[in-house]
This record gives sequence, structure tokens and C-alpha cells, in this order.
Amino acid sequence: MNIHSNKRGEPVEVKKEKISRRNKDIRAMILDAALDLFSTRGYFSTSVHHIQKQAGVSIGSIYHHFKNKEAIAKALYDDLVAMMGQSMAEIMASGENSEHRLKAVCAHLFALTESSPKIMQYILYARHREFMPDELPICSSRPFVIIQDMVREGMERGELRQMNLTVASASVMGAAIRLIYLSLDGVLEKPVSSYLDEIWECSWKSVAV
Amino acid sequence: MNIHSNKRGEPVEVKKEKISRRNKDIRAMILDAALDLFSTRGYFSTSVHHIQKQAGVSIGSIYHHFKNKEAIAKALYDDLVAMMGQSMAEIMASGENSEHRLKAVCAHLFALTESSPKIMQYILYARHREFMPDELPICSSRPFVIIQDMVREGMERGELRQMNLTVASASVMGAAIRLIYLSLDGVLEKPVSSYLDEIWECSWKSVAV
DNA sequence: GTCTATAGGCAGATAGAC
DNA sequence: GTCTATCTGCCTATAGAC
Repeated sequence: MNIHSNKRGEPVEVKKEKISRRNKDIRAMILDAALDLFSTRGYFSTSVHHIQKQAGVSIGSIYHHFKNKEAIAKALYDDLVAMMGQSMAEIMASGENSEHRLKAVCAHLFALTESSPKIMQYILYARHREFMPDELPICSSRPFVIIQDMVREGMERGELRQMNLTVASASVMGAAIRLIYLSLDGVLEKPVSSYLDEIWECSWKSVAV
Repeated sequence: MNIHSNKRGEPVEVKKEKISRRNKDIRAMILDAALDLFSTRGYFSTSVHHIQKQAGVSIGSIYHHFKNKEAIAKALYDDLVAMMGQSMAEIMASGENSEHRLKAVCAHLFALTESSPKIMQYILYARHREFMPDELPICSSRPFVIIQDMVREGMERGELRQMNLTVASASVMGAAIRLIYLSLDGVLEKPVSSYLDEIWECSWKSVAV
């Protein structure tokens, strides 16, 4: 799976296209290596030389595509949050009732935890604010805002109890997020998805009318 | 508040006592400075020189009391986890019913978040595994194990529904922990304690019989 | 035990050839 | 656009005076 894309998506002439493809490849290779290293070793224990070596490109190339090390982390973060926001938006648009959509969110997050633990690790665990000081907290990012919208709509429709919106969101998602952390820490006996029905029964009881 | 103590607590003769007190002071001053800097700037953005300057001691003194920078972080972590374990043990020993004790745990964590956000920040957010590679995940530490014991006991007594122990623990604590993260991220309108009753109502519904 | 001064190493970033 | 070689600075840790 390659989640990274070039900034420019418009069609280009043949000669340029080859260059553009090469750009795209290199950018993606750098970001793939960065994701792997940042999520396993951590941002600060990963040097640009490590990324260079694992991606199979030169230092010069890296600094041609990214202003500095921090910009690599930021681009990676933006890509992953955008991807997650896209998934949330699709679930939001499905038109199902609140319980169905919110459970689908949990199911999606669990599936992502299993298929791409490094992505989950990076988004949840990387302490972005330590090396991306200007970044808003993750809870202000698009995917989390969409989840809150689902909760709000559910309350308006009378599917969730009337209560503080933040409390309701924390309550309906907190347990699932906690299980994801436990899964990433390697302390769950079984794959996290196998707990979906049981944890969702609890989560839904906590906010249902 | 001074949470740090010397390794040796036994009585000593007068001359040695003065030296020991001095030791204790310096060790505590180093750890206090480290907590402040690690939780605000982060471990990797904090140099030993920063700690030295803020603690008002010399580099030599720091390396006399601690083997290296990592050992400072480890000592700090151990102190804080031990303190938290002590609080949990006291709640566990109170002899109240499960709901009362588990709510007391949430109340205590909320209060600590408000009175000492840096402690909470450090324990929850510091990505210990990036700079303390041999450390067990936080969920295997004493305070979390005690919480799980409360949940287990509650199930045995029939106060909680029968279910997987990990799921129940995640469910009963997940929402509160989520709120603590939100509070530390500065996105809550009011102090986190003010949400205690509302969030606990949700959490308890999620696991109660 | 505490201090200052400094060694030694490595990381981030740049210069400039091709 | 990509590469190699290198610079510069900071950081951890130590040496050695007092």
C-alpha cells in the first residue's frame, strides 16, 4: 500500500511525467521509511541518515524534497490524518443511524490497528507536539471533529442521551481507543478486532437513551 | 510538594545526616527540574545543561547522583508510578463497593490532573518506551494492575456484568482517561473534575449489571 | 561531593560536482 | 534532481581541581 502522493496531480507531458513519477516515488519512499523508523525507533532516535539508508536515497535528495527533518514528520502526519479523515467522512456520509456509524468508526480504527499498526502508532503515540510545536492537538483534527459531529447528530435525533458533547464523545470512543493503545503495547491476547462486539456493547450502553 | 526521597531512609549520625540531607535536596531538586522540563519541553528537547541550570546545581553533581540522563527519567518515572500505586492501593483498601472505589480512582486521577498536570503529562504522554526501552508498558505497572483487581472483584461480587476483564477495565476507565488527555491538551472548557459525575454515570452504565 | 572545563561523537544541514 | 563530502554546532559524559 502506498498512501503518499505528489503535491501536483495534474497531467504532464511525457518527459516531465517521468521526472514527476521519479519525484513521487522518492517522496513516497522517504515517507515510507520515515513512518517505519519513527513508529518503531521514535522520531528523536531516528536520524536523517537512517531514513536515507532505509529509503535507499541520498541525503541530498531528502533535503531537496523536504525542508528539514521536521517537515518530513509533518508531511507524514498530514498524509495520515487526511487519509483517516477521508475514511471518517465516508462513514459519516453512509446515512446509517448513529449507533451503526459510531460502531463502524471503531471497527475501522481496529482494522487499521491490525493492518497498519505503524500508522496507528505514529498518529496516537508520536507525541507530535514535541517535534511539531505548531500542530493542533489530534482531537482538533478532521477525523475527530467528524466523530463529534456523529455524536451531536445522534443526540439531536434522540438516539443518544442529552449530555455534554465532549463527555459523550469521550465516553463513546474512550474504551475503543484504550483497547487500541493496549493492542499497540502488545498486551492483548487476541487481535483487537475480536473484542469489537463486546467493547461496543459497553460503549453504546454508556451513551444510549 | 516534594515527592522525591532518598534511597536510604534509615537514621544516620549528625555529621552524615547533614550530608545526607544535602544529597536528598539535590536529588529532589534535579528530579523536580527534570519533571518540569520533560513534561513541558519533552525529554529529547531537554538537555542535561537545561536541567543543571534550572535545578541550580552543577553538571558534575548531576552525574554524581545519576548514571546518565536516562537514569534521571527512569528515577522520576519510578517515583511517580510508586506514588500513584500507593494512592490506588489506599482506595483499594477502603473496603467500599466496586462502583464507589472505581469512581474514587477517577476522582483521584482528575484531581491529580488539576493539581499536578506535569505529573500526569509525564506519566501519560512521555513516550517512555522511546527513551526507557526496558520499561514495561504503563498498563502493566502497579496502579493499573490494582484497577484491574478492582474490576475483577466487582465482577466476582456481581456488581459488574460478566465479561472479559480487559474489556471491562478499558470500558470503565477509558472515558475518564480520554478526558484527562483532552484536559492536558487544553481543549476542555472547564476543569476536568467538573465533568466527574457526568462521565462516571456513562462509565458505570457501560459495565454495570 | 561539588564544581569548571573540555573531550569526543554524532546529528542536522549545506555546498557544489555531475 | 541526485549525489558525495563536509561543515558546524550541540549534546552527553568525563577529567580533574578544590
